[in-house]
Amino acid sequence: MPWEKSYNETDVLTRAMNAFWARGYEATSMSDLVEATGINRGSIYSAFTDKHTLFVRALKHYDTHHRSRFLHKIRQANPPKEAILSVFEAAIQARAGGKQPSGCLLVNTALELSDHDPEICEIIRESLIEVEQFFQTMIEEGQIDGSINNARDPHETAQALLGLFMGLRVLSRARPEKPLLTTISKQAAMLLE
Amino acid sequence: MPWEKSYNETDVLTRAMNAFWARGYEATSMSDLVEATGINRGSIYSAFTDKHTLFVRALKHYDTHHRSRFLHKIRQANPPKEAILSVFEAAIQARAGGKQPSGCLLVNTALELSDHDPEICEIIRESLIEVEQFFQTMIEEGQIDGSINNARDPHETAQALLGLFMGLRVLSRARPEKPLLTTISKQAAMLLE
DNA sequence: CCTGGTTTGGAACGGTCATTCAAATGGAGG
DNA sequence: CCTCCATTTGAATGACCGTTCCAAACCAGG
Repeated sequence: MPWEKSYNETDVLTRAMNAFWARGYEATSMSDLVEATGINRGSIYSAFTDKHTLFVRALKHYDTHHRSRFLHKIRQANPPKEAILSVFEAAIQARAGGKQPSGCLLVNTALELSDHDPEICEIIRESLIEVEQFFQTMIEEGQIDGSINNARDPHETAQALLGLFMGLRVLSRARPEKPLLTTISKQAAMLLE
Repeated sequence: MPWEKSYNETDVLTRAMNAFWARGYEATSMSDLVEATGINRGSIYSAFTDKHTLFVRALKHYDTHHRSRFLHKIRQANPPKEAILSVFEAAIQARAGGKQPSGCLLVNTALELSDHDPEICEIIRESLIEVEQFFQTMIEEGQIDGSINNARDPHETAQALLGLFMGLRVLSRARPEKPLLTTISKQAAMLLE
């Protein structure tokens, strides 16, 4: 009967995601994707329909395997206040790593495509709402355990952290100077005291 | 002798800038630019060399005619603390205006191109440094006239405002909900109290 | 009213884009 | 060993990309 596929779909998606992450949607050609994934043109089309569909899959893959899983791990490994600070710290460190492209695929895509593509806009919207909720939950828990100032409004402070975090993501591409990024992280901490 | 050009170069630059602003560098084709500027293909090339050069000119045009002039006007029309708040307020209101594309060309470009284009990265870098310095100067003046808390460190607070402002620019494309944007603006005000 | 040098408009270029397709491939069931 | 059929392969396709080029249009100076 049939015949097993020669490639692992998750691997292919991860590689495609990295290509889009590094160069953006428009600047990544199908030839780039063929090279990045290591599988053939036709195989990409038969598995993912077209470039746009592949991008949506890659974006969702990023959302679940990077953003969502990352927040989950941070939350399990840290008390609430440290969890928030770790998120900022990780965004700063990510730069030096070199293994993955810099910045955040969701933020890059928000600016490149969300104005003209409702489907992508919605994916990003929901993802950012989850980030906001992560911050809010951490703040509420931190207020219970006493590590975060009870005078702060959890909802508004969470939105401020979201704003600062998006800013950090922009500046880590445009002005990747450690002192600047560190100061922003410090100001995030100040919002909790 | 020669012969006067039929178009105004500044007008053409403004129209090209708006096209790039709305769609991004890669997604804007020369045909789009011919349509947007109203002048002919050949005229664009003889005046601006090529697409990349035109983009650099358009980006610098944005930097001087929008960002720089805007900050200057705000500064002349407001006392220091209100000047800072007006910058945030304007970024929120820009959304509703409809006359110009949403967001900020510099921020969009920072994420789309600055990783792979040193020349553009440098333009953005310097521009953002001027924004930071604007914030810092306003803070220092506000501390002298007593409207801003003297306990704040001007340099660090200016960087925090820059971060929040970049975040506002991202979120105004991805989550253009008034309450969210307003909250971020309010948190900027809190950093001054 | 020519003449000379610019601007203009648009056709044309080679290259690359996303996408398609038909033929080659190779493991499983008979 | 042969048949079956999904997968693989990469050449082919037409559209569009950025760029070039040149004849026609044009106005100032002689």
